[in-house]
Formats: sequence, C-alpha cells, structure tokens
Amino acid sequence: MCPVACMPQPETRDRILDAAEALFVEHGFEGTSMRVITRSAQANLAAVNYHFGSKDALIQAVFRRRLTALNEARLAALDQLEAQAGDAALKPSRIVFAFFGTALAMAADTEHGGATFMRLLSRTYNEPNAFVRQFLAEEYAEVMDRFLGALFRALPEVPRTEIMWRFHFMMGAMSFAMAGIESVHAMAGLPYEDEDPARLLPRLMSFLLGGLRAPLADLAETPRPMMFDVHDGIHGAG
Amino acid sequence: MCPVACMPQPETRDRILDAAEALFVEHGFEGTSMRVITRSAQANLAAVNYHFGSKDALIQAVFRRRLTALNEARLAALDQLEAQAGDAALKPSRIVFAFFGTALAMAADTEHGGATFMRLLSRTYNEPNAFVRQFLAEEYAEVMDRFLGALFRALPEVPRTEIMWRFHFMMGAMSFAMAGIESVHAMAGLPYEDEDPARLLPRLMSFLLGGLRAPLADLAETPRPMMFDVHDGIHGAG
DNA sequence: CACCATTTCAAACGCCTGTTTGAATCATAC
DNA sequence: GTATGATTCAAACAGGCGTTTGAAATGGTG
Repeated sequence: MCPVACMPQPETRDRILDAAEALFVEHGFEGTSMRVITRSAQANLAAVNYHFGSKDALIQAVFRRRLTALNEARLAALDQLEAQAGDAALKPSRIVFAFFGTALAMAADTEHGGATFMRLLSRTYNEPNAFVRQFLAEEYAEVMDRFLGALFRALPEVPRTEIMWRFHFMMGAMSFAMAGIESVHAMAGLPYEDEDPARLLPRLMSFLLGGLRAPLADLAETPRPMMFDVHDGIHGAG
Repeated sequence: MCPVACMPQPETRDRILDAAEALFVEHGFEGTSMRVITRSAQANLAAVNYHFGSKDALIQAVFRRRLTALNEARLAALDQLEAQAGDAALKPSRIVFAFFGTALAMAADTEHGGATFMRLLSRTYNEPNAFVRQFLAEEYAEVMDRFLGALFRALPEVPRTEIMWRFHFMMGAMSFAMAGIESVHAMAGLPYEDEDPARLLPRLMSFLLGGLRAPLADLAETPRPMMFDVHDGIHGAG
C-alpha cells in the first residue's frame, strides 16, 4: 500500500507529461501518437493508459499541470490590484498587465518548461478539437469572468461588446507573440535572427495598450471606397 | 445518362474542395479523414486521389484556390497605393488597411465561401504540420516581402525588428478576429450574441492602428516589480 | 454504331492508431 | 520469506487511416 506520504510520484508520469508537452507543440495533438510519446519518455506504451487512463486524459493533465498555476497567478495579481485600489477605479492598463504580463512571465521561464507550455497554450486557444476546446473554456471560465468584469468596471463608458472584442484581439496578439517571430522571418524569406525574449514583454504591452486605448471605431467614417475596390478585386480574381 | 432535369451539380473536384474546406475548419487537417471528406462531398473515396493525387495535395489545392486571389488583391491594393502616392511616402495606416482590409473583405463574403476559408487560413497560420507551414510560407513570401518593405520605407525611423513584431501582433489580432468572438463568450460563460460582421472591420482596424502607433517600448521603464511578483507566484504555485 | 479517354466505384492493401490484457517485475509491510 | 499492491512490459486487439487497383460506367467524337 502507498500512504499519502509517498507523494514523490514515480517519475514515469512526469517524463510522459514533459514528452507529451514538447511533442504536442511540435506536431499537434492528433499528429502525436502514444507510441511516439512513450518512446520519447522512455516508457512503455501502456504507461499512458495506466497513469492517465486515455490520451484525452493525458492532454488534460498536460494543461492542468501548468494552467492552474498560471490562472491562479492571474487571479492573485488582480486581487492585489483591487486591494491596492480600494474603492478607486482600476487603471485598464494595470488589468491588462495583470493578465498578459503574467502569461509572458511564464513564457519567459525557459528552465521550468513554462516557455514550451505557453507556446502550446497559445496554439491551442483556437484548437479545432471539440474536446480540447471545451476543456480550455472551462479552465478559463473564472479568469475570463473576473478580468472582463474588471475591465467593464474600469471602462464603464465603453460598450461591453467593444471591450470583449478588444480583449479578444489582445489574446490574438499575445498568441502570436508566444509563437515567436520565426514565422514572420520565414514568410518574408528572411534569415532568422535570434531575439532577446526579455524584450517581448515591453514590445507586446506597448502594442496591446495602444490597441486598447485606440479611439472607438466610427462606422460612418470607415473608408468605404477602397474597401469595395478590394472586395471587387477578390471577386474578380476568384 | 443524365438529362437536363438533374441538377447541374458542381463538378466532383469542386464539391470535394468545398467539403474539405468546411471540414478542415471544424476538425483540422489530421482530424479530417478522406472518408469523411468524400462522404460529405457525395463522392467516392478514391476521388480525392484521382483528382488531386494525395491528401496533402488536396490541402494545397484548398488553400491555393482562394489564397492566390487574396494575395493578388493585396498586391493590387499596394500597387494602387504606391501609384497614387508617387514619390511621396505611404501612410502606414494605408498599408495596414491594404493588407488587413483585403482579408476582412474576403472574410465578409459569406456567399462565396470566403468566410469559411478565412477562418481556416487564420487558424492555419501557426499550424504544427511542417508540410502545411512550409507551403503557407512560400505562398506568403512575396506579399510579406512587399508589405514589410513598404512599412520599412514608410517608417524609416522605426527599427525593422520592431515593425516585424508589430506586424506579427497585428496578424495575431486578425487571426482571432476571424475566428470570431464565440470563444470569448464561451470562455467567459456568457451566452453567444450574434454580431454584425460588418462592424468587425472598423473594430479591428481601430485596434490595429492603435497598436501600430503606440509609442515604442522603453525597456528601462518596464514595471519590473510587479513582473517579478507574478513570476515568483508562478514558481511558487508550480 | 464503335472507339477512346475520362471519371466513378467497390474492394482490398499495408500501416498506424488508441486501448486492453495478463503475466512479469518491483518495492514495501508483515 | 511471503504476501500485497503498484508498476512495467510484450503482445495482441479491433478499427481507422491514406492509398492502390482493376473493372465498370460515362460522355463525347468520328
């Protein structure tokens, strides 16, 4: 029998989690077979089903291992903000920083695997797999609720729909930031120049806050003519 | 023999392309089998290999069918800008609009399948599958080169690396814009409210230009203390 | 009509998938 | 030493995968 004291888990479990995390980033969930995972983790094929029950449960475990900590850190940062502010209104930039700065702090942690995980997480936000999507939605529910609510209160004059969209846009920018600049270099046919990851946070924050503070779009002022030219161009070519 | 009465059903090739496009959006490339594609297209299983050669070739065909037109429209819009400007410098906002406005114009075209395709394209930008990634990079090479070059010339005082990063961030925001607001509603546990897609373009453009015009980040002014608090929080919890 | 290229079709191919099984191994407790 | 539960292991399972095959059906042309 194994008493609660023997928490030092057999390391097989963790080796599998590490291997799966790295392989999922590289080849996606469906593109990564259990045989590749277990071989990479130097474990037996049946070990995944023994320790986790199924491949889907393994995917959940990979996320839960780090996502719980990340979201708790986010909530803690928001708690601290609200405690400091007292009854005063929170600055939107502080709220944004509490959410995205926390994520980038984990992404900058290359030693404990946080960087790998954040690349996986950002790539998974729009995962086609329905099971993964619902799982992520549940994991994010509380954090989203708290941060959107804080932004609603901080920007009472801005329509809530507008705030949700801008938060969505910010998530997209962060997602691509996590993925790295390599794709831009590749698509532009440029050689890849290594970047200092420490510069990513200020770069992204500056961009995010610029977008958040941008004047609200006035539908009447949209430059329609060019829009329609382009539209016709697409139809003509297609 | 098929009399005139029987509907002029689109050719098998096109039915397969349409079915594959829609299914790829929903379940990804690896999650969509040839059997599901051909059944959905009401075609024989062997039809894909007959018409396209392989599943990979089908994926390429799905993209090429619309991506070529999209990128040609983008280049045409940039050509027009440069012709109008003559020797004068281009306004960065115009360049951004030529790139992203064109994409959103296609995304707004729900009747010809442009909307479906743009959702697929935006999700595929960070595809793990190496084959798809390289194919996309090649398809994008010329457009990326032209637009980045235009931005470099329009913003000579801004470091090129900074411009590339911001362009990357903008791509991320657009990618999530294409995916729709549903995920935010789902993650926040809110009911999904249908949105007017016509409002998406001004919303996104306002955000993108706000981000593009944001002051350049000053590394020295990064709010370090909070950053480290959060960082420690993550380590402590993990 | 026959001819011929194009397209469809059912069936099979070999390989890979996630999962299960039952025995072997290990570590600990009595 | 032996009993006990946890873990590993090789082997097999049923089923799905992309692809190939060769014959049947189709449609236009001389």
